[in-house]
Amino acid sequence: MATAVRNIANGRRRVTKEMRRHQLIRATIKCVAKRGFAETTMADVTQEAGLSLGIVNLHFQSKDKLFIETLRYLSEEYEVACQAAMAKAGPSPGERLAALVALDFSPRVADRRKIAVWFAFWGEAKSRPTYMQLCAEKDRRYEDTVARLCQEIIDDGGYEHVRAPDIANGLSAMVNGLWLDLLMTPDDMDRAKATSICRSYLAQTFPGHISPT
Amino acid sequence: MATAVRNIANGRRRVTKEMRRHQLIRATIKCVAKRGFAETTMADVTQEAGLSLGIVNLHFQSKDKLFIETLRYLSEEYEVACQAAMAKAGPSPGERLAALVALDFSPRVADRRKIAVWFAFWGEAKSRPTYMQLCAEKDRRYEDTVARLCQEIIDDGGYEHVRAPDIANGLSAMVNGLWLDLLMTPDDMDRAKATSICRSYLAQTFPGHISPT
Amino acid sequence: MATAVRNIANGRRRVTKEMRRHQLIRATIKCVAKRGFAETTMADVTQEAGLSLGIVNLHFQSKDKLFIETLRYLSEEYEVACQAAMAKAGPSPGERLAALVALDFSPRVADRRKIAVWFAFWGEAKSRPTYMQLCAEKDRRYEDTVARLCQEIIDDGGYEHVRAPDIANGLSAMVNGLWLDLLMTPDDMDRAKATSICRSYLAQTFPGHISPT
Amino acid sequence: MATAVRNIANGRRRVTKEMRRHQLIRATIKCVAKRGFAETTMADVTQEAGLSLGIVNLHFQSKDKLFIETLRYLSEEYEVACQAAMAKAGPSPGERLAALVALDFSPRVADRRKIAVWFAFWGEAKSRPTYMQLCAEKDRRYEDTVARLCQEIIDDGGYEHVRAPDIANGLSAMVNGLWLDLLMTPDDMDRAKATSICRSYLAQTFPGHISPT
DNA sequence: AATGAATGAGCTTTCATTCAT
DNA sequence: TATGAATGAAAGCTCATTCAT
Repeated sequence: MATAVRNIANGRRRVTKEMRRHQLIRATIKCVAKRGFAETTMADVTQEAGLSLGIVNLHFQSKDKLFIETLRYLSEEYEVACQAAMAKAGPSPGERLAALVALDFSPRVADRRKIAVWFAFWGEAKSRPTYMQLCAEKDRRYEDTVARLCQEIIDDGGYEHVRAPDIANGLSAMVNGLWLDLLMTPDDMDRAKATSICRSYLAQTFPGHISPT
Repeated sequence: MATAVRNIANGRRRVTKEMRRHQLIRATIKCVAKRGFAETTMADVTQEAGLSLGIVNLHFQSKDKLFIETLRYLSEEYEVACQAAMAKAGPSPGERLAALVALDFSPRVADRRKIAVWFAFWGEAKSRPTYMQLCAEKDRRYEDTVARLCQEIIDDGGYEHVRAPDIANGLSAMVNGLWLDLLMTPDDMDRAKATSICRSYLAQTFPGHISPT
Repeated sequence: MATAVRNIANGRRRVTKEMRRHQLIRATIKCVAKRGFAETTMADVTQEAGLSLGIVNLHFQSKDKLFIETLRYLSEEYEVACQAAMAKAGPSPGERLAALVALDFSPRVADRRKIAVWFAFWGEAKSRPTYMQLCAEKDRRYEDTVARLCQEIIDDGGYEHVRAPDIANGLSAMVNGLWLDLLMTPDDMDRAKATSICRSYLAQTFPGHISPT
Repeated sequence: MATAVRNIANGRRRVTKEMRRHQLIRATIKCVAKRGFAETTMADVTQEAGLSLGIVNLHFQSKDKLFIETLRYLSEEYEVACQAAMAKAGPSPGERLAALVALDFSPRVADRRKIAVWFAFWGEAKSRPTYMQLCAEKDRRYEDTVARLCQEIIDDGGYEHVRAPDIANGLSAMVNGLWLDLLMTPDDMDRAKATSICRSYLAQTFPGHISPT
């Protein structure tokens, strides 16, 4: 086992600093999803993680920093998943766009708990520059990727009147808005329907390159 | 007179209960927009309203109820604005859809402060059933209206493959998502661009009924 | 009707100042009995009286003074009842002692609500000199009366070893202690039993003058 | 060392949980005796204990629970003292009754501060079921003990007309009532006089078994 | 005389943070 | 590295009191 090996190698430390940080970040995500931002306390987080109260300040210095690191973690996790989805998809921009949409509504990404956390951060972002910056970066990265793929399609010819950045903005907005529907009206919206709505948007924009299903 | 000035300032028996409630709700919106949900205190709200600390509990019983009434107020205000926009617009469904989109990105509705408050509520909704219910109702009302208009267009003929509820969901999602862009990346998104993106979505869905501009 | 007559006589005032004060004092007794001292608010009292919030300060200046007047009222009511009971009883000291005991456990005096109020005042008396003084006066008056009656019996002869003040103290203490039992363990103590215990105490002290029943 | 002194002063990790609880309960008794129930704040208690404001909720969850535990503490302390007094006294029921009376007016038990606290609890008991239950239990325990001893005497013969439970009720009531006199009229009542009054009550009830002094 | 909306000091309680162990 | 008792600022809420009506 990795743990056993580490124990032998190290003789003392059970887990690395990095593992503790992840453990606490995962607990934070769970708590924020369950209780919301305002109601999540350090005691909640550490109890969820099965650790002692003082450990957060040891690893993150403050609650604020823990939350920032949690947001950064979510953002990077999403970025990594995007890259992986693109890599796994076929090489054509149409396939790649479809892969991104599929990812956005895959069970791991469009999980109601995780969506709740994203909205929790968005809800606080206006008054917290660091949240805002991280959220903006994530959005821009996504939109850049989508815009690049759209541009590839447009460069293929046949869509002179379509501007790639607008479609990227439109798709990104639609995804986020559908996440809201998944969060607020789970009886009326599901991941398949959401996927279909986005696919249709792309299909009618680039009829020759993306099919509605 | 000093006394008269004081009377106006402290407002003893000068306004109706309903006016005080509105005054406090408006102050709440301002504070949540400025400071976020978690950081908005009763002292902030009452100070913003120029009133005393105890007045919230006099009129709303608790902070929680003040927030719920604030959400209800926002929701009703939006509903009223929708009705007004529809009434003012021409009778055709295309014109009405365009009017709704125009409203959604009008300065009064797509005001960054107000958007921030909506996201603040969405961020807390997962863990507060009352918020969730009110938000869901608002969304459903909007989607029902849009779906009805879309259905009218579809019934006109020529769009057999389009399902009205999906377009309604898509448009609603896009609007909310674009609000997020207005909130998070105001340098990259503005009300005109957002309007245009939504109009394009509708225009390519119903090319014969709605123009992109 | 008395009210109508007063209206005619007075032309305007429905009730006299004194009637309002009694009304508020009675409401205070009810509230303290129901909720306890610490939990009784001005709003409770005025609501119980069916009057407006501001009226207490109009008639009593402060909550503190309302409570003091309530205690004074209870004390005087008890004193009047004692005088009446003595007057109604036969002229012999034995009969009069018996009448006092009967009064102490009569339904109007040994009412659990009223007893609760007495204990509420005793509970606060240590830290409120005015309460303490009023309570002490009431006790002393009672003990003086009892001691005088006991002395009459002793002077009759046959009880040389008995000291009247001690019996008065003992009886007074017993009555108050039995009130506590009526308050705390109503299942184990009732007014008849309490009367009997006191009567037995007097009967064994003055066997020739008071019978146990 | 300054550090060492500070440690002692703020007591970080210096004592067990149980010791802290006792410390806070003792401070509560002092404060209630000094200020009364209604005027005793958490700030008073923690300041009296020389600790920080937040500590009560750490150890007792709420003010209410602190008060309940304080009552329980007083009740148990009294119970233990009773057992000890009985054990120390001679084996005869007369001696034991005398020992109980002596205990009830011993300096530690009939301390005016402690009596004030008992009356504070009795004063609030009507409206707080938990107080009432604890007070009732304490009373019943005492009366059961006294009744058992009285019954032993009666079983010895010569007191056919005396009912043990009534004497127990009478004695218990007299003790509580005399505590009230010690509280309210300390100039007229002292521990010796109170003891003598109770002893006389028992002596005239069981003349062959208990002497008046 | 009577009302009750408004005030704001003061309360209990929460909780991020600290630090002796 | 990890713990959790202790701290105390700050929060929401209560309520006696005031005063324009």
